[in-house]
Amino acid sequence: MSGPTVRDVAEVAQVSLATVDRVLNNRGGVSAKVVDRVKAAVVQTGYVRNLAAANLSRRRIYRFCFVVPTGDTGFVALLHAALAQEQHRLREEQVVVQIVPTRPFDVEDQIAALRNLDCDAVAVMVSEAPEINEEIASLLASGVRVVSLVADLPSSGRDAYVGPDNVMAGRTAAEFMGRFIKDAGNILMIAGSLAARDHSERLLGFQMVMQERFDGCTLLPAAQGADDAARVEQIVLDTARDRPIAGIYAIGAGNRGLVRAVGTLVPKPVTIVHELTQISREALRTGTFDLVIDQDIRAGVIAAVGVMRDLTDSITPPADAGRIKLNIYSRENIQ
Amino acid sequence: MSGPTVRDVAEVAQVSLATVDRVLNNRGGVSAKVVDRVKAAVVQTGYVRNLAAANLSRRRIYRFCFVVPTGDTGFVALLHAALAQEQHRLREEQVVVQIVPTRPFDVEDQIAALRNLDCDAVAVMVSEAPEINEEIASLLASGVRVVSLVADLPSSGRDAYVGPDNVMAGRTAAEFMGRFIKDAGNILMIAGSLAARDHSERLLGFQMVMQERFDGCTLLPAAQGADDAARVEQIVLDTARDRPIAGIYAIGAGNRGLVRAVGTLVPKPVTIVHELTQISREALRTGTFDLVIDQDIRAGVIAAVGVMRDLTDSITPPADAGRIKLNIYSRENIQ
DNA sequence: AGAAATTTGATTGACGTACCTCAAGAATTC
DNA sequence: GAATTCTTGAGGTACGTCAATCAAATTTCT
Repeated sequence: MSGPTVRDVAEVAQVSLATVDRVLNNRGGVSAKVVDRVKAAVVQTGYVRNLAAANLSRRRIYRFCFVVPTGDTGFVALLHAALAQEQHRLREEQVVVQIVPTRPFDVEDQIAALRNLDCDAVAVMVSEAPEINEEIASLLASGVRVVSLVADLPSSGRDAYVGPDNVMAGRTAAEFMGRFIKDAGNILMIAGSLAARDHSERLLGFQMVMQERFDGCTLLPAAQGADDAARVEQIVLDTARDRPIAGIYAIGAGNRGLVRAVGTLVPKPVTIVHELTQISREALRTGTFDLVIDQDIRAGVIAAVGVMRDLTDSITPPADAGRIKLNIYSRENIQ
Repeated sequence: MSGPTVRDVAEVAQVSLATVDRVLNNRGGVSAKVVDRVKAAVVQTGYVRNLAAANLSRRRIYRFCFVVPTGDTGFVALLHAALAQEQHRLREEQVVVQIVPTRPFDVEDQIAALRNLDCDAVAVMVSEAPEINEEIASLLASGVRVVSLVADLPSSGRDAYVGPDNVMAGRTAAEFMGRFIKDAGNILMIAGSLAARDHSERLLGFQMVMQERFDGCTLLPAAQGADDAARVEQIVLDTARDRPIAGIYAIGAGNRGLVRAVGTLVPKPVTIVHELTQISREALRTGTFDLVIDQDIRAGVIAAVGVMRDLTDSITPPADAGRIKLNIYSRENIQ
């Protein structure tokens, strides 16, 4: 049924339960010879500590924070929804999660948020900046485990990254863009901000594949829409005034404006966007958008919590634990 | 310092621990009035069961079976892998799973498998036939809960279905088929067997969308490849001898033969298949296949086990518990 | 009213681990 | 060889829930 217990280890090692306990939780006061014997017995029996029982016994509660931007991007709303959906299950597993919202692109605010944390681990979706890196370093130094969420912060020393492979996301968008476009044509790429690492990585991947495999298409210089609907709309309309647009790749948010602009264009460009929201779902249904590349936020939350728990328990998370799958939605498979 | 316990609930509800236990684990034998009082107390105290403690103390062991067809290449191998991956977690939750392989499309064998079961609930992936329905009815009568897996058996009286929306799968395949094909042309559809409900549903969805939205394409009569590589290969070659093929939709297994056959065709038809396996993954990479529609088997296993446990505990599973998402893979987003 | 059935209470022993105390044995020091 | 450490054993309680008893109280039926 359930595997070997400390009792089995004690029996094999020919020592008492108390000694096994002293070794396993290295409380000291055990001779080297006996330590070795116990460790050998652990290997021999295949004993793995029952974390649930251990946590039950020591009355442990995991306290995790999510530091994420607020805003009209819809992300925090979806994140909140995902957390709400998982909340009961998480509490059953003794995990208490708190969301700390920050003003988007406001480094000062993000730093303030990071400074006031009181938890075992934190998942952060913040800008890439030296001050942020410093703040994360001091969090790490104080024993708080840090996970970067959706947008990675490789130079911050964070313990792990949880999110999609954004280069792959861009490459995937390019593949479908290339195949959906019957003839060659101009491709408009709209990012939110190239300072956002997830956006720049998607752009990179998109450009790579377009150039490698679909060189009939012309890539216009990447525009920056600041995740703002009005600006995105303006960018599309301005661009379309000068030349025909065969395809649009919207890397960030502001899809409401995109819907408005694309609706006026004839012929309708192939339009590929990110994140399945109310707006993009509806646009898929009406045919305004052709493809939505979505990161499953619920899966992301679950993965982030899992990784944070592993880190808190000083367990190395599985290599692929932080990778979130990309879901591709078209008109026919909206869920 | 962990939250309220059953003790707190009992105190607030003014009942004994035993009664709280009876209500929480709906063992019956409690008057409606007291049930309400206990439930109100749960809400008032904010009590959430401690899963670790629950699993630790639970002597009940859930015994579940998976009755699924064998097959050297695809589904069962992946199912085994998924179960192996989940095994540890499942064991912690007192779930023991056994796989019962059957010969594909062999109703007699499937019936024999169903007859020899000894478990609390079973997930079946079997043909749709009156004899099967009878066998399932007698399982249900003997108290074994039955879940249909991947291929539904609506007329069998099964307790629940766990699997993808296969009509949607077919519709999705059609959408990408229509968009990938530059010019009109002949479309070859190869099912394993039209007696398998998942196959016939996919075919239905595919035909619907092709006729609705891509009427430039000509649908050839659906072929049946019995999920056998050699036969699938032969079907493709025979068909290609008489007329050019613009697209192939492979609904079932036998992709090894499909790879061989498609490799010989010039120009290469747009090829869309199901299930991300070693073979289809490699074919995607080399460009032999254009799209793979995959059902996440691991998610399916988790969902099936969850539903079976709910059913075993006489709990009505959530409405969407059995729906498995469809993942779309192209050359650029193979994981 | 009395018998039968139903509902509730009180209690107990797991489950696997953590953590504590007390005492006895072994090894070291002077 | 006595005093001092160090090492180990034995045993217990606690964590929160499940599951099972048996007895007592209450309701329902006849």
